[in-house]
Amino acid sequence: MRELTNLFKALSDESRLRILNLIANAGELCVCDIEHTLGFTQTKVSRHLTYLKHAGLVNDRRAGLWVLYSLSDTSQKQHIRLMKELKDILNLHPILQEDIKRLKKAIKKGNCTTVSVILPSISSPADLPRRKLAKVTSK
Amino acid sequence: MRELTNLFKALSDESRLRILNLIANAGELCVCDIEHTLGFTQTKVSRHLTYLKHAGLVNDRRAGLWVLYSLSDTSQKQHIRLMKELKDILNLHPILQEDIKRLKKAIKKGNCTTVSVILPSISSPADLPRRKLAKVTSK
DNA sequence: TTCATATATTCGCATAGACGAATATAATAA
DNA sequence: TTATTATATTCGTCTATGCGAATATATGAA
Repeated sequence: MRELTNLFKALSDESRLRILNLIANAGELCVCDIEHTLGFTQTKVSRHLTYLKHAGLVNDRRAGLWVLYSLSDTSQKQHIRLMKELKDILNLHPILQEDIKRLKKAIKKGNCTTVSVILPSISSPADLPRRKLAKVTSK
Repeated sequence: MRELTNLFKALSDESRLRILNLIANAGELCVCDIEHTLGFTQTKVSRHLTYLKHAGLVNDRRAGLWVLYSLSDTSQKQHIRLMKELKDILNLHPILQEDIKRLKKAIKKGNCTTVSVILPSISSPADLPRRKLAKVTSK
């Protein structure tokens, strides 16, 4: 019962829904990309990610300096259909659609750390506006 | 967006889930039947029902002394599939199953005001342990 | 080592919400 | 009318949670 109410609690905050939406669409994202895409403070993003992690909705893994977040399998396993419906609902929201557009633009411009530096195969790591770093091996 | 987060907020409390579950199964219930079935105080039930009403999840209608609550159509209309999945999930929870068992027992014993008095077709209005009242016409 | 960057945590504050007890309101019986 | 029953609201208290600023931690570059 706690597990279920915690799931809903995790989903009952706009900031968390927007973060979840980005992660669901990107597959995997670092904190700073979320931060810049949504215009949130670092503290805020980190705090909500911790919350989502405790609720079992996301996983994290470290890759060099970054911590990458993705949707957790367990969350999908336990309430698969509910989460699927949720995803559909999220896709309908204008705010969340705008968030995705902004994320895609940033990726195109090479402004996304996750895809340009960490997963460079996805996009060309053109001119990085942030720190230039050597390639990071997973784990 | 607010609407969606409010929906999840409404679902993020165990007491409210248990109340919703009863209503979903009974079709229509008065406050006092919920109160006795769950062993909650009157204040608590009333407060949560008000919350659920504001979140658009339930409707109320007065019938004599009683106020009868039912699932709202609008809630089902807007996020139909989500609510359907939710209903399935609720049906799996032991606590919620127990709640329904208790409700059914109370109905059988004629201890439920709502169904015994207002919806006499469902159970026989044998010996009412509470107040004896004349029939109440809807509305 | 020292510095820079990414992320997490702590602190203090403010608001939301859950609760029971008491009280108020509404409807009906007598 | 007065009494009774069902429901709603108010009150004070306690806990949860959201926030930014500041600080701590972790990792890698130089």
